[in-house]
This record gives sequence, structure tokens and C-alpha cells, in this order.
Amino acid sequence: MLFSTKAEYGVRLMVELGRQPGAEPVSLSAVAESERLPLSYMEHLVAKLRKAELVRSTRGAHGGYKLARPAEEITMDQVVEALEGQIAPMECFHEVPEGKVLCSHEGDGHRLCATKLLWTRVQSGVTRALAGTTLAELVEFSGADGDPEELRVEAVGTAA
Amino acid sequence: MLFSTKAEYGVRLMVELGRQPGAEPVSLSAVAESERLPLSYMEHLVAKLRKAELVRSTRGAHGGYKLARPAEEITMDQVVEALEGQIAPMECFHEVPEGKVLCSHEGDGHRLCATKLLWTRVQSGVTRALAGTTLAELVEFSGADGDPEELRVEAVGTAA
DNA sequence: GGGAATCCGAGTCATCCGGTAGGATTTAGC
DNA sequence: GCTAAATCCTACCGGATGACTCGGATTCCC
Repeated sequence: MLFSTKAEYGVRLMVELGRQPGAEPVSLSAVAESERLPLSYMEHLVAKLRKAELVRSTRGAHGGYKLARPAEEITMDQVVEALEGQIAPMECFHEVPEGKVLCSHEGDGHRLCATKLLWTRVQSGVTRALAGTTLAELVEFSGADGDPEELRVEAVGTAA
Repeated sequence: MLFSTKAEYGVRLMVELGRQPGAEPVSLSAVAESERLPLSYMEHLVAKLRKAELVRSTRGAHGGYKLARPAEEITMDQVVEALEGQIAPMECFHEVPEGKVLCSHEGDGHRLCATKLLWTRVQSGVTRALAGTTLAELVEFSGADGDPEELRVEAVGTAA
């Protein structure tokens, strides 16, 4: 598995929030119930989302959570990264500010890291998919109660 | 981390084998030494590669391993899958023969699985990167002892 | 002030990862 | 046929992480 249920649950949570129209916050228990997910576990997840400033919370009675920004402006790389942590295909793979990439194996002399080319491509494939998908898309997608009509899922990073 | 060191070590092993010209098998200890990886651990990994019929082994003295097919015909999705197991972005995500995809959450009625669109895109990004890279490429890439000239790493799934 | 909610930290149980250990089996070369 | 070099196989082990649960502290509306 590339990702754990943290990403799964967290994304669902976000979608559920995005689904709500109003300005009033939604309580976690409401979300948990409607998605049939364990409430106490969700607390940890939503905490990460809050620290990443993707959701805003109001405490006390009638409190809850809501999106910190409109769903169109939230891309899924932010969400997944908040939940799963820095997303890299491999341990030895560190991204530095400048779009470049470091590899721990490099520097044991001469030869290039044999796997770097591969992981870089994978990395780019994943981030392109995540960054190219907005929360709004997912909300709309899941909201379509009508028949699926075999969704055209490709639209990201593909020219053909 | 998307992948564990199993993929890392295993790919390195494959590259090392691809690097060898001759028809004689290479002993695991030789590979382990040259890549500075623990031999006894590599045994487990190479076993998976053998079961996947990516390498062939000859036992006894002067035995070892060699590629089962020419490096140009080995794509990295086969290698990574042999090492890490079925590669899916999420637990609930099962691919069935017909290119379609199943989701365990589907069928709890009406609504579409909110995350399906996202994971499908991720999946496609990863497999395209893996399947679009051959072992031969990695061998050549790592063999270039010359200066890196800031490798053009993008070439898969990108039109630009 | 009571209750509904967010917060926070600790603890638990299982699984997997990375690696070790020990030995059985096969084979080339003497 | 003995020995050394190699593959094979199974079991084990310590640590990390995942997927939770629990208890309680805090905040705020009514």
C-alpha cells in the first residue's frame, strides 16, 4: 500500500466538509457517523489537518470544523502530505527547496545512484496526480449520485 | 515512504546484474559487497525476484544469478511488484483483470466512493512511471560515470 | 453550571521492516 | 569422494509504525 488509512480517512473527512454548504462548522462526530469511521481516531487526523491550516476549528458547544479555504483552492497534495507526512518514494530521497533531489547514496564516490532516475519519475507521477486534483473535484465526483457512467478518471499528467 | 528498502535494494541488485556483460552468473555476495548491502537480507529479496522469474539462479560452486531476460525487456513495475507485492495506493483498492478497479467502500449504498477518483489517478501515475522505465535505462543511467549534466529525468507520462 | 464540543497525551495490540542465524542442499574442482 | 562455494529455506528478533482506545483538560453556548 502506498498510503495508509490516515490519508483515506482524512480525505473523506475533507470531502465531507467540502460537501457542507453553510458557514457553520460541522462536528467531528457528525462526520464520523456519516462516514462510519471511529471518532476518536479522527480526532488525531483532524488535528494534523488543522496544524496544516487546511481546516479551522471552533471549540465549545455547537463547535466543529470547516474548510479554511474554498475547496477549489485546496489541492490534494497538501491534504495527503499533512496526513502522511513528507511524501517521497524512498527513504533515501530528500527534496530540497530548489526542485532538486538529494540521495543519501550519492557521494559514495563516482557512480550515480542507480535508482534515482526511477524514484524521481515515480515521485513526479504521484505529486502530479495529487497536486492536479482539487478537493472541489472530489466533492463533485462523490456528489454525483447518478449513475457513474464509467468515469473518465484520466485528466492529470496525460496528454493523450 | 511510498516504498521500503526492499524495492531499493532489489532494484539495485537488478541493475548490478544488468551491468554484467557475460553469460556467467554473479554470486550474491559479490553484488552485496559491491553495493554494500547485507548479504543475508539480499537472499530474501532475490528469492522473490526468482519466483517472479526475473532472475535465474544456478546453484553450487561458481553459481549465482543472472537476468532471466534481456534488460530492455524488463520493466520496473514487474520488479517493484515482485518485491513489494501488489502495488495499490490504498488498502480498499483492488485491481481486477479488466483494467477496472474495485473499492471496498462501494456498495454501502448510493454514493460513490469519494476517494476513488484520487487514488485512481495516483495509481495511474505510479504505474505509468514504473512500467515506462526499463531496467536497461537504469543500467545505462548508472553506468554514466561522466558528469551528471543535470539529468533530464522526465520522459514518462509527460508531453511537455 | 451542564453539556457539547474541541484538544491533548498516553497506552495497546498487531503487523511489518530490516536484519540475523543456522542449517540443508547443490555443484565445481581437486 | 571431499571440500569449498554457492544457493536455498525456515525461524527468530528488536524496533517502528499503524490503527485504534481511553481519560481527562479545556472551551464555549445556553
